[in-house]
Amino acid sequence: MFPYPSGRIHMGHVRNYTMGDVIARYKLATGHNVLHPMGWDAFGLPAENAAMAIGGHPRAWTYQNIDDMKSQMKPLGWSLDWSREFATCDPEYYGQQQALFIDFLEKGLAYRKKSVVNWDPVDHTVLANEQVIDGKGWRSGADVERRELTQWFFRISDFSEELLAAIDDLDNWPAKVKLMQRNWIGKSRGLQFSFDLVDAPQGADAVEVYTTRPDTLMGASFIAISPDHPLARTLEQDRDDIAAFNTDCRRMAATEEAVEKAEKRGFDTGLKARHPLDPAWELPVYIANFVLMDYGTGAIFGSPAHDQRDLDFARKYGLPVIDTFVALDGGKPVENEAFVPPKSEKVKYVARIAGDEVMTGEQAVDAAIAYCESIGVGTGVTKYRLRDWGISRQRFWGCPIPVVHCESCGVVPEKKENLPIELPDDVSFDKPGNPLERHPTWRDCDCPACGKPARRETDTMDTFVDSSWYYARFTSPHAKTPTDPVEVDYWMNVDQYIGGIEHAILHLLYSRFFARAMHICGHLPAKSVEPFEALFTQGMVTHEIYQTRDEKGRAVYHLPEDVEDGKLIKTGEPVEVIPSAKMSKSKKNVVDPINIVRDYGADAARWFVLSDSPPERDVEWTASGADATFRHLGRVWALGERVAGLSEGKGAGDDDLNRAMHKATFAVTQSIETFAFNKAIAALYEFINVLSRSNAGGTMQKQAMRTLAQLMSPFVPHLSEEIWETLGGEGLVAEAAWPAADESLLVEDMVTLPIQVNGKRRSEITVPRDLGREEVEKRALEDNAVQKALAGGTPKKIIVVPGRIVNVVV
RNA sequence: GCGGGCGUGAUGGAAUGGUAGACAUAUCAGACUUAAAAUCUGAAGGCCGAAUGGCCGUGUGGGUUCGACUCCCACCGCCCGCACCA
Repeated sequence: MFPYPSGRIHMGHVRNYTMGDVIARYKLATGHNVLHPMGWDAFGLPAENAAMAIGGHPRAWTYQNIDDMKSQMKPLGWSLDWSREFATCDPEYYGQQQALFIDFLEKGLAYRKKSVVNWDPVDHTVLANEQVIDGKGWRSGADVERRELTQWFFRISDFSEELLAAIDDLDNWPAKVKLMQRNWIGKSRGLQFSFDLVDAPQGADAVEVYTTRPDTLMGASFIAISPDHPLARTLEQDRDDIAAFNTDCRRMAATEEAVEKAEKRGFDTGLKARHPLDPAWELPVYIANFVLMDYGTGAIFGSPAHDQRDLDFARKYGLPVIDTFVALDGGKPVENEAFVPPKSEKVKYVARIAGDEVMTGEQAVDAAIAYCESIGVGTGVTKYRLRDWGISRQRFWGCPIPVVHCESCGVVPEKKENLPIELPDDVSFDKPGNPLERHPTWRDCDCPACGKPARRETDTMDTFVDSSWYYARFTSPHAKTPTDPVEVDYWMNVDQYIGGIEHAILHLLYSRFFARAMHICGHLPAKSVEPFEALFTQGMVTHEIYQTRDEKGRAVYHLPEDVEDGKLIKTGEPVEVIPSAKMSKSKKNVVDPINIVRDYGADAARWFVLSDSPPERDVEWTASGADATFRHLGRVWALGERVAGLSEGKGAGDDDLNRAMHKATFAVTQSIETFAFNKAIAALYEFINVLSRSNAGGTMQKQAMRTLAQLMSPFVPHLSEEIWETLGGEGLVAEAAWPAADESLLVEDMVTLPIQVNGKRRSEITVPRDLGREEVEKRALEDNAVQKALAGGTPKKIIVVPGRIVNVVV
């Protein structure tokens, strides 16, 4: 995944791109044509924040950062093809993105609808979720409100089933990412039906609900609607108390997390709803802050006995709790813990609407849907949790949405020949909000349809759009269309994609959607609707956080390099140590790779970030490791010099060294193939140890040393070239064909088998690898320690796992 | 709150259900050195023991198995995501 140009590369980048470089170099050595590009995910909030804080244009800040980061990257020796470099804020790139948007619009993949944003009532600006802290605007400190705006959306939800089904074929993606995406798409089967309202206000005679548990319908005890539900909006017009409650609910950040964590509150509207299966049964209708308008129908029925949230709500407002099913052993009536067994588990229904008395939740749901449909109460529907992708941002530093608002023609897409619609240079960031909106002339344009004066759309695109197709653009970064058909067909798909687990859902799902949309518009071949053949999610680089407090008690963070022995080096003030967290600029728990490269060299930095920790796991950065790596590489260099000086000839240890060489070749190859770089490095250490102590002849040692240089070269290319040259290798080691392991040399003739008695290791025997089972059993039983452990008893059973272990069961 | 993941010596970690701790770091001892660093050799999970050796040990508690770090259940802790951070 390409980086955001923050201005400094960090250890996460070093880890990510060194992994990619190992793969790129290895693939090159095994005869592949490798495309290993680099670019910049260059739009986004930080550039605007910088413009606000230090003045200047976000563009200047961004390109300066790109220059800086590039110069920090180059010494690391990544085999990147810089000729394909681009930034998403290059008009050449975002102009093509605008062309894509227009294509999407034409194919009905983009549309406008009303949607909610975080609104800062003091700064009069839209806030990103990140800018909302504890429900308040980060600059103004004002309580954030929710506000409805008409915004642009991509129809990703039309692809829910396809995106879900295709996950099954992503064989080289981590299982956890696939599971997360499945859950995110959230396919469910349920019943959608209406509750008729008693004495309802005009135009609202029923409330439509969707439930995945229609089998609990006889346990319903209340209806809850979202504060944004049309009924709630109707009611608030005449009822001040309801208006106050709704307003209060809307004064909450719009994130699902905030909603779910907030105290569950409800307001009894006084309205009653008729139970669809029993007209005499009336249920209260509440407005509840935890019901989201975006999900289902924006209304639910509460079934407290079988949902913890509903139960808490029922207890709080004194509503009945009705068991609809109990555990097979009879169970107890629900008290303060809802009975929510897995849907696959059989339970006993005490208040059922259809099906048998004992059945699984799944069977009961199916039976309930079938029954309700048969009597005309609602229909069974499949729903997806996945919502359409809102891409409008009320911000400057993003790709302008290429449409025009015309009084006569409405919303009109810009003509492609007018692209790119470029961001203006003369903007100011002295006021909050989007400078495009208050720009004197930028908005003014002619309608592409009728030619009359019109206004440009001032919203820009979500930066996730930028990163949803850059991989395809790398195949022809300067094409006059989004992609070049020949190039994109030759290079796509991405054979190995590497990035952080934090992108498991949004970025990767959006990219999967985008590839499909691009295919529909003719910009990607059919084979590329899944653009990433293999995915690897690396762990983060973490570090302890050091903080002190200022006079107001606010946290002040300190760089690791300014702290020694738990004290600030400058003042001696003790620091509070907060456990390791992802390195981030704001917490200052960062180690600058540049310093590591300066002090120890690029090879040491590369080797160190890949050694020890498995790449998918977080790695905690410690200062001590880098120094040791540096010394180790020095020893390898010295070993190369020594071996180079040996005279040719045979020696006693030739066979052993040859065997070790082939074992190392096999292990390193396997480990690179499976992304186990830490194990590859361990295998290299082992081979280095064997070689440095070998009594093989000069010829064999030199061959071993050259092979070592080859095996190390993806990790430490600079040192490896040096050794390769010293040992008389031909050409560049980077261009030499990858060594092959002779598998016949990998197995030993004799094996040591541990002998267990009742699963406890008591002894071991060394036997020929292919010794027969009976003979192995015999020798195991003859063993002194085994005899002692048996203490005269007779074995009931002897388990022999050939080449592995013997277990004697008494 | 919901979804996903992780948890092994002092430390990072290794281990197709088959000898737990490979490999490395830090540590300790020895060699070299006037000395230090570097380098080389070696030790090292805990407890008991002079020793052969024994017992315990992979977050906690259960379960499956001849055999569990590995599979299952529950719990604890930490991390990631939650749709406008990238």
